[in-house]
Amino acid sequence: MKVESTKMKNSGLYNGTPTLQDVAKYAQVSTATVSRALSQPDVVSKSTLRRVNKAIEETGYVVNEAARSLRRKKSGVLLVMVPSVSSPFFSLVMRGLEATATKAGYGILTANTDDDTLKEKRLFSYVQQNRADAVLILGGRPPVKKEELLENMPPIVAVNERIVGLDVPTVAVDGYHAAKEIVRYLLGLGHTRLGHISGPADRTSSAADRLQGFHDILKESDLEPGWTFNTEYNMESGALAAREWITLPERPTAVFCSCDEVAFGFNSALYRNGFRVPRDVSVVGFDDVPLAEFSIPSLTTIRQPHLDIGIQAVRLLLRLIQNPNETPESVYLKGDLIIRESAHRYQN
Amino acid sequence: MKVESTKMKNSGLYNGTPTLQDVAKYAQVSTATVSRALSQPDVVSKSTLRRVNKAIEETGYVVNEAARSLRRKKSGVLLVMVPSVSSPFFSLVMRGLEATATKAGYGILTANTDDDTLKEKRLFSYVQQNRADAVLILGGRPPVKKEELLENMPPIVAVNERIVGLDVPTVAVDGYHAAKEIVRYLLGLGHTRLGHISGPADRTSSAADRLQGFHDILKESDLEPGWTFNTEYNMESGALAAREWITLPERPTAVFCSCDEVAFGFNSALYRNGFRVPRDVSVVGFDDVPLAEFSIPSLTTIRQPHLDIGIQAVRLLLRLIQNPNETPESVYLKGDLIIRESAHRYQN
DNA sequence: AACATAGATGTAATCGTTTACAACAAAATG
DNA sequence: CATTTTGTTGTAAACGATTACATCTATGTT
Repeated sequence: MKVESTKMKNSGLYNGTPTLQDVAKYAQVSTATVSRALSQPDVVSKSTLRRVNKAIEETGYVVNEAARSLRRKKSGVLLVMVPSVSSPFFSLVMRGLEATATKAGYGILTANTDDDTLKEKRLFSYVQQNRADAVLILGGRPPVKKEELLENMPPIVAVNERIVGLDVPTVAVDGYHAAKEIVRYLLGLGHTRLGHISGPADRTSSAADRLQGFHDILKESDLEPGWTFNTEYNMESGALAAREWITLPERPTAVFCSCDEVAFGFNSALYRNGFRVPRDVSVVGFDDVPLAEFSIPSLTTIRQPHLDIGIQAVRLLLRLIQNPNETPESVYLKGDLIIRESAHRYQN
Repeated sequence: MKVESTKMKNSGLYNGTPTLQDVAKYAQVSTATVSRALSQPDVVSKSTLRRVNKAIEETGYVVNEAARSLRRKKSGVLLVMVPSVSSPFFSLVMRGLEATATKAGYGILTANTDDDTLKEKRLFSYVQQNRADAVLILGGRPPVKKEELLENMPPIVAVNERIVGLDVPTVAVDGYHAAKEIVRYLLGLGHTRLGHISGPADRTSSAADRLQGFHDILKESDLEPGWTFNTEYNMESGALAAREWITLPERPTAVFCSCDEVAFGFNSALYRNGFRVPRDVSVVGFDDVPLAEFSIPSLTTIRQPHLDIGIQAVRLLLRLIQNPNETPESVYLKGDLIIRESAHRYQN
């Protein structure tokens, strides 16, 4: 075998990388048979299959995906559009996406949109260009205007966020009920004046859901929101909110932050101003990024099953690719309350 | 124009998505001319170019990258191999990579290796499959054995880490001097008993460099290392180290952590055991991830120019693609000391 | 005026697969 | 035993771009 392999390399039977033709010649069959041996081995006879496989091994053949894509009109690639890959939570979800996609033989083409319409458009054209078969959208923004999509919409699955004005299946955590749960926990600790630093509720469904959950659970307890601060999902915003919290005449004794990063920013700015969490105020987050466990204080939060989100999203998308007419149901997963140090019983 | 566009869509001149042929027919030129109008507009006459461009607009043509890839034997895609996309620092670098690549018309195929040789191998075959033209390796591990590479090595650039046993250009921060700088800073604060929680120095050049820098700067001051703890780049490891630090008979008064995450883990575990940073021990990190500014206490660290790393790496790789025989120099960037709260002057 | 040169375009082969269809043998059916 | 069915393989035409080469015109040169 080693001898033959060497012979192949020097015999000049083929020049560059071996093609399917070379394999066919070597195995003394037609290219059609080799192709079938690769894609539908069950229709090829045992003995031929053996010969072909041996030929593949000997020649060191690997399929040329460009040629295959052209012929099949399928690229075997999923486009992931994400506002920013460096977002701690998004990058966590992407692991699940990537793992599941790879297992299914798909590649992941990653692209930051930076919430920039122009980029979104350009990236979305990857599908028309036959670079990608389908799209996962993580940020919640439609890639192009609805009208432009209707013509020839590729399979799309929204991840983490529903896409406003676009009817595609979504895979996300049920933020409404999770928000209720964590605020109920704060109420259980005796807090009655609660604040909420919300995410961009006007743009993202996740922020809107959490905000709604916050309001509804308070209403159920006949309480008024003590304070709400509308902002972005990042640490700077949390710090900004802290500066406002400090100035409040009647400070909420517990604050529900729209995501862990906001909580980190909030806590950090408070710390810098002499306040201590949870001594002076209880704080909870949302997401359970790895750092929540290791922050000071460690953060009570809602754990999003990030891996599962990724897995389910890709599954859904693959099903959509196989059957474009089907309209699969959205999947809403449950977030779990993780109790740590940042929220304490309210002592008057 | 709107009328014509509608006419096209209903006239049945072509069936599915328009191809180059359709454009050619519409513009009354040959496919060769359309192709040239697209790729080398300067060799096409002004008037023809206008006609072709109009035809492209009217038909709504977009190039089929699969066909182009097959013919050109170039995919226009860069493969990024990263141990884990959810690593805070790696994901930061990836933004730079992605931005630069996209600007140059390249797509980014992302793949987690999980430091798993099998996956690395499978992913690396993307190049043979014509799915990617070149590779960026972020983790420092060679994708396959050296011997297997020699045959037909694609352009490769190592990012953040040199690849042991593989001679490819590297883009990274000069960790040796940065480590020296930050430890020198600690010395300047009056510390004389210093510890270092090092990364996987046996596997990664970054950890080895920082470790070496630590040792050398101490030697220059005629000091002995007070403590070293060899571990991984993550928070759990930092926490583990903290548990050992606590038990030390003569605790170092300052600890240089191999990366910010380790510092977070270290600080967090100390906090849980009643120790305060920097009151009881000064701690510094490396990387300057966004959270370093917002952690409690905020972290004194070395800022890695993550965006720049990404940009330079892609530039290098593109040059390597254009001229495979060239062997470009590695690029080492400077890390900057960022002074924050976590390290204090040593008071005896 | 004859000829070389540069510029613009077309012709047709090619990249490496996949797959509809045909062809044939062997097995199953009547 | 004739006929249908099943299983296995080959032939050749796509898929949609790029590009070497040929062709033709217009311009410049001597």
